[in-house]
Amino acid sequence: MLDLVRLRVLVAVARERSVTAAAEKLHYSQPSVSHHLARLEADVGAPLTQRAGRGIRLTEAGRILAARAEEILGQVEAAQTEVAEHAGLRAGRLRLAAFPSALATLVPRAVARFSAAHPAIDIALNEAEPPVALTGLRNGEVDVAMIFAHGDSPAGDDRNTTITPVLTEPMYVVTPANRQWPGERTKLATFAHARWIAGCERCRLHLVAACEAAGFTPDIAFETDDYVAVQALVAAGLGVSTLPGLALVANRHPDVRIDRLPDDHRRIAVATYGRSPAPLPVQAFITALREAMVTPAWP
Amino acid sequence: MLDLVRLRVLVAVARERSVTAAAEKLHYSQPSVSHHLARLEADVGAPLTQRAGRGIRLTEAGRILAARAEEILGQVEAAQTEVAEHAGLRAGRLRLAAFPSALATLVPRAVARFSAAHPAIDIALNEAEPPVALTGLRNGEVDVAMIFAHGDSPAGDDRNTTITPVLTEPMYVVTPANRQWPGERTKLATFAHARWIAGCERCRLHLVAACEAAGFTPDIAFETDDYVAVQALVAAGLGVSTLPGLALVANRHPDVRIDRLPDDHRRIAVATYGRSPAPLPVQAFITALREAMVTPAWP
DNA sequence: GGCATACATCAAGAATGTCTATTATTGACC
DNA sequence: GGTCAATAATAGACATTCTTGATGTATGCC
Repeated sequence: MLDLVRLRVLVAVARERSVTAAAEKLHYSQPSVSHHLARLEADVGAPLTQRAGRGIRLTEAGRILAARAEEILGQVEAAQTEVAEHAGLRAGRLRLAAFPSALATLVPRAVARFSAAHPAIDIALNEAEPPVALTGLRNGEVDVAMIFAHGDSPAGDDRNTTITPVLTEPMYVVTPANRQWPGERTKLATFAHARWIAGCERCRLHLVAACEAAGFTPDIAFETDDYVAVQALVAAGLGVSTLPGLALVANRHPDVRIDRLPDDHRRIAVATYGRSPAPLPVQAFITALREAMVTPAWP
Repeated sequence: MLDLVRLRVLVAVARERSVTAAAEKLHYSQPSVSHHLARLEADVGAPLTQRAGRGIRLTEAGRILAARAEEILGQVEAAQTEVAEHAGLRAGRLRLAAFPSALATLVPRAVARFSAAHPAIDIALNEAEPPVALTGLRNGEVDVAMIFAHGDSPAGDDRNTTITPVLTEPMYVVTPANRQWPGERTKLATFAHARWIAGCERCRLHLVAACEAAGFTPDIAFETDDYVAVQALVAAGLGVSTLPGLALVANRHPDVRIDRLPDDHRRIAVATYGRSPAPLPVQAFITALREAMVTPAWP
């Protein structure tokens, strides 16, 4: 295997037409350059230099190799620059998977902020519920996953991922605007006899658990992971539901009433692959996300 | 400066998606591969790999660099092949400078022989008298110089050149076919009172010296380094001359008579740059030359 | 929870690289 | 023709780096 140092030495000798001058240029000693040339000749199996009086000059083979070496060294340089630019946030891409309500609220703000700061980095966005997002993260299809967990359950499964909490948002009970309920609207038990509209599977599981804790089993009439549809169903008087703050920030149906549930919350986090440190673009994006989250302006 | 070995390791790891598998493929130990990866990351200043469960995978920067590395390694391979082919007589060029009578006789035969054996090597031919040919050799404009020397004088000046004798050819006195001379035709003294036609400068110097040795100073009426012209002048009765065997092999005017001068001869040699060993194409060409010289068929 | 797998880390010996000092050649100048 | 200056090659010492076996750590599977 050839050695880039030796190729660089050869190029320098070819340019300077002198071992001593090449050595000075490369900040080597003259014998080092001689030695490298000798090794290079042994490596390629052909004489590359000839003594010329008290100087030196290249053989035809030497000239050929020097020309190629120049190209190769240029390519190495370019590759190094490319990687450095990538690592230095001046190039690259970032693939984000986020759950719907975040994708509609936090993510656009974060992406706008991030793109302004690092315009050379391409961003790909994917809508995915947390389990799917985490799988994508593990498969290398995604660089950053925005995930959530209800209540105090763990956000991620922690296998090869680093979970960074970024926000805890309130939960609301969503009811038809004109409907009256006996009892406190901040307690789930008030809605024990209503029909329920559930969200995604994990949301439904959490809803059921929360209702059980409040002393009843919810009568789930509809399921949909579309928070816009949930509100439309509620507005149509087909049932009641719970929604997290972000879903309501993203979309607020005029004919529903919301009341905060002080005993419940949803925790939002970003997951990245592997133990820290994450790649620079990922770190920068997380920073942008946190900055975008400082003003969610809960309804 | 990046290291080709490390780039090769990176490529292997990228392909195998495993340090251990890459190590086996490269006939390294697993720790060596780990070490190389670590050094490479330090060199480029960016993380290139991530642990993935009990395996490993590349970061975006790693994938970028691996892709570039593959190209670079291919180019290195190509450069090596190119040089090897050149050294191995399957490519390259050979620039020959030869004096006129050789260029008209020996060189075509040698070139034909050489080209048949090594068709991929380009040959450039230049007509040059020995001093010019040697200068070209020293300046790197010529790879092989065919030179000659009269009598026993040295063929080359031996500065940075290797002189390989290849042939000693007879000298002839050239006279008008119908002219009678008192005395032996194999002695220069017989032509002491004739007018003389001299060749190139060195030939003229040698002619004068030879004549002086024979007891007279030649009356030089014409000078030309064209041996065809020399014979034409002699045939026209304008004088007499001496010519070496090769000139007469190349061209024989019907109206001149030639007689061998047993006391004189011309030595032909090839000069190559530097001390041995010469590049392979040069060595092969010299071999072809010697083979072409075995049958000059002196007149 | 134990086992097998895979990568990282450590330490020691081997290989390689670099330097200083020296030698060998060559060209130039007197 | 002899001496001097310049240039590259060689030799030996020292430092660095590479390679490897042994060990440690984390992960996935049963």
